[in-house]
Formats: sequence, C-alpha cells, structure tokens
Amino acid sequence: MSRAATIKDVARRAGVGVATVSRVLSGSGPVSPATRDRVLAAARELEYRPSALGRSLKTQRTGTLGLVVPDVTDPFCAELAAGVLDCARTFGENVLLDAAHDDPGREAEIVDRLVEQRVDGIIAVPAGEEAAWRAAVRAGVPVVFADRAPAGLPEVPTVLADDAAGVRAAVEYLAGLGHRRIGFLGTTAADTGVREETFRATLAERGLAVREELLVRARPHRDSAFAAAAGLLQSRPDMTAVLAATHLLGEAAVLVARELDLRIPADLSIAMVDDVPWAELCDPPLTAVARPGRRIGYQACEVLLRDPARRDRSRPVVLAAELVIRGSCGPPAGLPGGAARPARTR
Amino acid sequence: MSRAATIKDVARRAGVGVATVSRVLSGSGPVSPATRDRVLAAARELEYRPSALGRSLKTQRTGTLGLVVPDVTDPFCAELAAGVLDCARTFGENVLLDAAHDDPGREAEIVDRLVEQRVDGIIAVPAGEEAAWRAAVRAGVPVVFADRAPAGLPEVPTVLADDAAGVRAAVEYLAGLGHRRIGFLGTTAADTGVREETFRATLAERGLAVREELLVRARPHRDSAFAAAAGLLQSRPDMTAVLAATHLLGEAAVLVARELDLRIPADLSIAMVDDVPWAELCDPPLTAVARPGRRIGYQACEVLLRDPARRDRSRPVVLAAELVIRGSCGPPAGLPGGAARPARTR
DNA sequence: CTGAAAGCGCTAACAA
DNA sequence: TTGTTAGCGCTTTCAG
Repeated sequence: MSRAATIKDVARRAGVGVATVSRVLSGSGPVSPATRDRVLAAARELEYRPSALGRSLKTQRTGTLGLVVPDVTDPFCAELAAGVLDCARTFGENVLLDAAHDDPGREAEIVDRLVEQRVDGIIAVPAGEEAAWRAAVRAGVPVVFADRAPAGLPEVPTVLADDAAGVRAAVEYLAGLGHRRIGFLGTTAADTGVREETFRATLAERGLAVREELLVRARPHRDSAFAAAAGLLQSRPDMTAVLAATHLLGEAAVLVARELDLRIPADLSIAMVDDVPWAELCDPPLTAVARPGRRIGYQACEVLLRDPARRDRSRPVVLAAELVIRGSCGPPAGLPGGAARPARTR
Repeated sequence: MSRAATIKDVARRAGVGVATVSRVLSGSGPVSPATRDRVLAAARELEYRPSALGRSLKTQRTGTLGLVVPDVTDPFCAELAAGVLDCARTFGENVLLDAAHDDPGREAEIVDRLVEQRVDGIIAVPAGEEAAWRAAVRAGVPVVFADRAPAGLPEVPTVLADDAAGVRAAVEYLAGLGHRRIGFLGTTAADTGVREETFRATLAERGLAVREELLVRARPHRDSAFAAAAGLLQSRPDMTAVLAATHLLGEAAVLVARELDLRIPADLSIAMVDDVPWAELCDPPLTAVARPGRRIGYQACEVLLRDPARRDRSRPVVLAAELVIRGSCGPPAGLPGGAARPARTR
C-alpha cells in the first residue's frame, strides 16, 4: 500500500480529466455512459476513496456536526446522543462528539475545537455559561441547544422536554394519593430550577403548604446527592413522599431509604425525574417522569439541518414528558391502604 | 459577521507574510518578539480561528479519530466511549462517533465514511464481519479493536477484558456456594462465545456435569433475551443458580424471576456479566462481573495514538475483570443457611 | 528572521 | 460532453 489514490490518479488511469471524475463520482453534470464506466472502473481498481478534506475545503461544508454533552455515560445524554446520531445519519452527516463534564472552561475549549474543525453546526446540552456559545454564534456556526439552554441566548433555537408538565403530573399524582408532606430533592444546577419552581407552584395550587425544610439541593455529584438524600430522609420522618429532580438524586433516595430500612411505598413514596433503565429493575419499580431524550436529540438535529434559514426566530420546541406510574408510590401511612402496615420509626 | 477571517487576512492586517502568521500560531520556527506580537494582535482583533481543513489537507493528519460502537445507549459502550474521549483529549484529538447497531452493512458504511474523512485512526467494537475492517486496513487507516475482535484479523491490535477470568470467578463462586445445577443464559453473538466455553470448562474443572438443557442462547435483542430467560426459569425449577452472559440477559432474568415470584437468592441465585449501574440498585443488588469498559476505551485509544510504529505485532492487551459480590447469590435451598434465610437478605 | 510560492485533493466555472 | 484552470486555507521548503 503506497499512497492513497487521488482524483488525479483516477483521471489518468481512466484517460479523462479530473473534472470528469468529479462529475461521475458526485453524480453532477452530464457524462457519457462510456466514460462513466471507464471512470468507475478506474476508481474501483485503484480503490479510490475521495477525500473529504479536499471537498470540504472547496465547498466550505464538512458534512459533520458537533455534539457537546455533559457526560456520555449518563443514560439521558446517551439517549439524546443516539437520537442525534439517528437523525444525522438520515442527512448523511457525521457527528463529532465531546463531553464537557459541566465544566464551562472545558466546554469553551471544545467549542473552540469544533469551530476550528469547521463543523456545519453544533448541538449542545450546554453547561450553563453563555460565553462559549456566544463565541460560536459569532464565529458563524449554527447552534441548537437541547434539553437545556443558557439564559441570555434567546436567539439560539432550542429543543426541550416539558419538565414543568412532568413535575406537575408527578406532584399531582402524589398529592392525589393523599400525601401532604412531600419532599423535594433538587440540585444547585440551573436545569432543576424549573422543576423546583413547578414543584412549589403545584403544591400551592393544591392548597398545600411549601415546607422549606423539605426542599434540599445537592451539588450535581454523586456524593453530594447521597448526602442530601440521607439528610432529608433521616431528619424528616414525617415526610411521606419525595420527588427526586434527577436520576442521580433518585438513586440516592432509593439507596438511603434501603439503608434506613424504609419500606417503599409503605413508609415512603419515591418518584423521580428521568426514566432511566434501572427505574424498572428497582424493587419496587420506580415511578418516574419519562423525558424523551432520544426524540430531543433527533429533533435538535433536525432543527439544525432542515432548512437552516427558518431555523432562528422561533420559540423553543417543547416535547411532552410523561409520568410513568410504577410501584414506588402509594397512599401515605395512616390513610386507607397505608394504615394497614405497621408504622416504622426511623 | 461577513466571512470568517483567513490566514491571509491576519497577514495583511499584521503587515507580514502568511508564513510568518503560520509560524507564530503554530509556534514553529523563529519569530522576532515584535512581529509575533503584531500577529497575535491581528489574529485577536479578527477573531481568527485557523481552519483545520487547510491544515489537514496540507499535513495529511486530521487530528480526529473514529469510534465505532454497537450502541451508544448501552452502558458498557458508553463507558468505553467515555474512556476513548478521555484519552483522545489528552492527545488533543477529536472523536467522530457512530453506532453500527450490530449491522455489518451499516458498519461497513460507517468505516467508509470514516476513511473518506481521513481520520487518523479508528477504534471499534466491531460487529463481527471482518470485511469492513480489512478494507479500512487496506486503506491505510490504523485500526484498534476494543472489547471484541473479529476472527481473521490477528494483525489488528486489540484491547479486551478478561472475560474468561471473570466468568470463571463467577462460576467458582456459585459452585463454592454449593450450587450443582447452574444455568447459563448466553447469546448467539460471537462475543459471549468465550463466556460460554469458560462456563463449561469451569464446571468441568469442578467436577460438575454440564447440562445442555440448562444452557440457552438468545438472539441479542431484548425480546429474545426475555423469552430465553422465561423459558429457562420456567422449565427448570430444579436449577438453583443462573449466570447471565450479558446485562440484557441479566435484566431479563431478574424480571422473569420477579414475575415468577422467585425469591432471590433463596429460590434462585443470579449473577451476570457487566456491572451496569442498575446492578446496585436492584433488590437484592446483583452480583456481577465488572469489566473495565472505561479503561478498555482509554487503552485502545492509547494504543492507537501512542507510538504508532510499535502498535502492531503484539498480542491483545487483556484487562482484568472483577467479580463484584452483592446480595443476589446464596447457598441453594436445601443447604445449611439456604432454606432458613429470610427472603430479603442483602 | 521573513516572504514568496508550491502544492495538499477537490469542485466549479469557463472553454472548447 | 469533456478538459483546463483557479482557487478553498494552510504548511513548508527555499531564497533573501
């Protein structure tokens, strides 16, 4: 294997000009069947693979787009990425992936590299700081936000899940079951902000008092989630239900409850946002707000690629989130169906 | 925002030649401090971002590598991808990702596109067919296999988990607990082949008979996994333990056991290969063979990028797999401690 | 220390 | 219908 064949090699071998080879291979322009065959044959014999580099340099389109997520390992992000991949494929686009790990500096660096690579566009689940994204937009790279959007960039098209509706459904479900003292496990990160607000608002709508001591916020890391859950569950034995605003928080709640020997849902009902795979495997299976990660990714990609002209100037696309009811929630102890079980202390 | 600035614009603005700009920005060659400053200033004022396209065309290196996995949504693949991303970052390489969904045709198509993009190398969890990979190798693209490798391409460097050791540990653990009738849930896909072989071999080593009726193979899809698990658990009530060769199969086993009201581990011990997140959330938590997906990805990337010369001609890198013992396995019913145990041990 | 110029592989006018 | 040619933006000799 010497050097990869170039369009020139093919042209020479087929006894035609490079333009003809280009025409044949890209299917543009008129070519006589005879020459077409000769070119095709030459290309095949040389195992010619056109170089995207040359083409991109000329056409100013790379046929690849950037995808920036916080963490590929997170099930929601993975679903979202899968959606992007699906859609990109239908458009024949490649996907350059990177993880920013909620670090604005790292995110800025990634965006920088994506711009250097001259991607045709970027789909991002942004870490929050808008600086990096302003830069991308200024650089002329189309950007679409997915799942969340930094404040201050309303002109960037966005595809979101209807978190508010999901949380509202969950809280109403819990309240409908008879719960009056419902806890909330949130984070200090911006994206659980609307979840908390909606939690408060829904409680208020139902005439339930919002008890600040039942609302706790963890930093978005495993340890912190666990600590927050432990603190809440241990210090508030009168709490009969809890809503976790993320699957990490949900996981923490389940584990802490188990450690505390709380029976679910008899002693404590648990629901969470994000219907990750383990929700179903849990015992009892966890009630969760299913947010359509895959569809969000797919749509974000579609918004980016489908007629870029109209892309801007529209309000966010909001996709429905659905409450998936499983076995982790029940009436609070003391209510019909709940009282039958012995009340456990601690 | 008119047109993105090019190196020419910067040169003109700084009053120097393009070569000087290139030298300054790439840090190569000697430049007087004065001109360096002028160039830097001009670049900053113009918000100049060098184009990777021009550079790549010239240098014949794109600074990006391809990553091909079966499915980004699979927790193991996601971990592996995260490892690749980590390592690629330390080398300043970008990662072009795609999912082949175990479809050889699709995989071939992906490889084709990667070659067109002139990636510097490809890391793949291959679907099995070697044709596509031969083509890549012939095209002169360095390839490294991760987690599995198609037969017939021994010259391609490979990074694997020590599945055999992991399975052996699991079977010995089960046998040590007193189980004599251990079932095996495998797949028709090649990668669970060594797991099955090791399962048989270990049984034999311990002087236990291999009962063919306790070995079942599913196609690598959710439904099939479920059907296989249901078939095995329902028809073999005398089986006291089962080893699932993949997490999908493990999931199926857990769900079916629950449906059948089997107590775990009192009625049935379950262990599986791949320590996915839900293993810990399960009740009881599942004993599993933890295969280091992240490290596999990291190492595969390292092998690809770190001194490419010595890359070939070495045997596979094999990373240890560890048996993580949790609560899903216990002595079989009928043995001391087996029958007496309460259903919900941890 | 710096600039001019030759491509890298391809596409798209423009000619023929 | 086909060939020639001028770049796309960059790096890299090679002179100066």
